[in-house]
Amino acid sequence: MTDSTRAGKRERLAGAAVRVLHEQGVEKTTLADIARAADIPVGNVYYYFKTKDQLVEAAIEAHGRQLDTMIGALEELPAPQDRLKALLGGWIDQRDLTARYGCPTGTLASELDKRDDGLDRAIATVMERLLDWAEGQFAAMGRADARELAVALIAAYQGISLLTNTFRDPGLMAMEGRRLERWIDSLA
Amino acid sequence: MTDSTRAGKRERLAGAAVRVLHEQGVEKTTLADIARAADIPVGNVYYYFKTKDQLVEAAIEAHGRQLDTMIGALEELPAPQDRLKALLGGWIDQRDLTARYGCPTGTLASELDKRDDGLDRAIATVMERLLDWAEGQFAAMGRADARELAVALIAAYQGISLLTNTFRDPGLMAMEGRRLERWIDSLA
Amino acid sequence: MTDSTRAGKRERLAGAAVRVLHEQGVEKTTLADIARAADIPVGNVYYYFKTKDQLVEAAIEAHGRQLDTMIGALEELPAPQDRLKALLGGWIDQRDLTARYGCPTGTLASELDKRDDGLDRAIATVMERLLDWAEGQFAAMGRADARELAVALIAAYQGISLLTNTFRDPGLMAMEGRRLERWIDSLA
Amino acid sequence: MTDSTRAGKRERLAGAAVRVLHEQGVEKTTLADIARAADIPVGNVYYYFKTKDQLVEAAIEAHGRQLDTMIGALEELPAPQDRLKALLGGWIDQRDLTARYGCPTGTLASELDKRDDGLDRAIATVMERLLDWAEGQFAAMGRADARELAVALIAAYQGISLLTNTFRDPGLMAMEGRRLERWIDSLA
DNA sequence: TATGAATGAGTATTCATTCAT
DNA sequence: AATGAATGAATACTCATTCAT
Repeated sequence: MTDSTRAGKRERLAGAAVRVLHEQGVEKTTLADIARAADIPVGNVYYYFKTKDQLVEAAIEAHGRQLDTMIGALEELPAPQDRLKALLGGWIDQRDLTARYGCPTGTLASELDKRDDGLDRAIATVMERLLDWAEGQFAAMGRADARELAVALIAAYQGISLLTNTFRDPGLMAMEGRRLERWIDSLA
Repeated sequence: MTDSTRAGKRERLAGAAVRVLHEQGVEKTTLADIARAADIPVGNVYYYFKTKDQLVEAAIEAHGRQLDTMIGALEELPAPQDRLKALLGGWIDQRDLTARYGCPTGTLASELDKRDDGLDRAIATVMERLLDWAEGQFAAMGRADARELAVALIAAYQGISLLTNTFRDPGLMAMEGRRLERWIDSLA
Repeated sequence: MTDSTRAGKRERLAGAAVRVLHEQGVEKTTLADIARAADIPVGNVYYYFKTKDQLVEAAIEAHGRQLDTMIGALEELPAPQDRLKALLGGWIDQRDLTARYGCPTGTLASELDKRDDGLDRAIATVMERLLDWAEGQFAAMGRADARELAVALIAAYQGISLLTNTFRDPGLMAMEGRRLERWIDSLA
Repeated sequence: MTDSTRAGKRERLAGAAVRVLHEQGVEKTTLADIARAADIPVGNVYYYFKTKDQLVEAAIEAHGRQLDTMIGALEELPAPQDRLKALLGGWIDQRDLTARYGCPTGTLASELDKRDDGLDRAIATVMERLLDWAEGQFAAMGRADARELAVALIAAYQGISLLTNTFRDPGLMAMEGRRLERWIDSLA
């Protein structure tokens, strides 16, 4: 059954938006771009989202849910340091995509912070959830400085994503990823 | 006294562009915005830059020169680890600006990578110079893994700039900055 | 109890249209506005009216019938000058609504005359009926210039409605209404 | 010399807007309509007016100035009742235009009152000036009820304009105009 | 060179009307 | 008939770029 139900189309639009916004950025992406990617007539988009901003917001939420799912899957692993390293592994696996378009969360955050609407807050909560989860892992490892470590880890990931993207070199992500793995091992 | 010579106007435009592009981002900034900031009539801009892209490129170069100057000033310090920590200190001092607008190099790199013109390469060379300089310092410290450490340092800075900006919290930069200082000390 | 028969829904739509068109004007009113006011799904409207124009036409007719009813009620009064003064009284009673939205007949006439469809003729017939009735009263008062007087009376009402609406001042209608009462008395 | 100066074009636009808005109404008139009437490319309109509303406002002001000029010319006449009758004469002379499009002031007032922006206030001040002037004339005739008479006169004009337009019958304006002349004479 | 003005391609958004179920 | 959804033709507005003087 194709996604032709109402809910299905909303999701299809949000999903297409996640993809296209990651690839092109918010400002360079037109509603028509997203509509085309979702194979939906432009006029129809407005049946689901009153404004472009609302669609972007939905995309942010959809992206946040993807991230939550990914994080949730890591909970299967028993040891917190293994969970963190699995996260790193995921990032490394995505290095080609990152080299092309950067980290979706980071590029969105960077771009949306230039705006005065509430979208910058929406992406901030996604980033926050990632940070909180990492903090939880470091805390489970018995670290009193869990928050600081979480900030360091996520910052390192965001930074290396930016460099990987800037130099279009997936190797950077691989190299820094391995370094971070060793760093995590050293903390246990 | 404002400079009204040809070269002077070009520089004034590029300088104004550096500032405005940092604050508003490339896509949200109009030529009129930059012209106004430089106090130059819009129509006149085209005698100095054939296209908006060329002006952005000049802004990137001007920003690169500012960075080179800053780095050059660090060479006064005798010990490489002191130079690196002075760099960190400068970043920490800028934390309020970073909380508002992010790192100028990073936000430009992030935004320009979404484009297919050559501007992404221009900003990459600026980032490269920063990376090379940091690598030089670590090498002077006798580290064989100087490149890897340089990547880690610059990534950490870019990442914490992004988080500082996303959460509009200068404290994040201060906290991570201190952590990086300790890290550098540990490498000596 | 709302009527869900075919004729009932048609009337409900036309009635809602009368109200909403009076408040918002024809051009600013969307089909969705009217459908919402009538509590009928938009898509369903087209089973009762092929086009928006037809719905507006039905609204004009419904408004005409309301006016006929109002006029019919005045026939109870034995003396024609009393009937005319009762009409005036009704207008004065409505002055708050008029201050907000103007005379429904007049505002419709004004707006529809800008259009080339037949709707301007539809509202003209409503106005005509009012004029004819007034003429009849003046004739019953024995006036040979009954048509002229009728035109003067209705014009005065339309004009004072416009001023009352323009200045949002119900007092204007009250003042002019009393003046017109004295005028009618002077004609007997 | 053609009106190719900056001020000239602004005026040309406002003037064209007065005409087109009178003929088509505000809502039915597109910016392109006005631009075409002024023989100016659409994009260029925005060099002179930031929004359609601002252009409409300029049109209202331009119309107000036309009215002021017309009224000013009446001041040549020594007797106030002659001034009022000259005003009536002017209205009667315009009866064909009125039959087609109504009174420009009245139709604008009627339409703009349906909106919540400030334009309804702008047209109200124009109407107010007309009212004040008429009041002044009746006062000069020694009438204590000058305001009431002014309201009655302007209302009569607005109302007969509406009827003239609704029935597309210039004869109505002529008939009522003559009646109003006699009425003015009766007040002296 | 300098400058205000002109141009036109593009973008978000609205809405009457139609379609599919 | 009923209804949510689909469609596409407008329309206001923006902005890089070019023109005229």
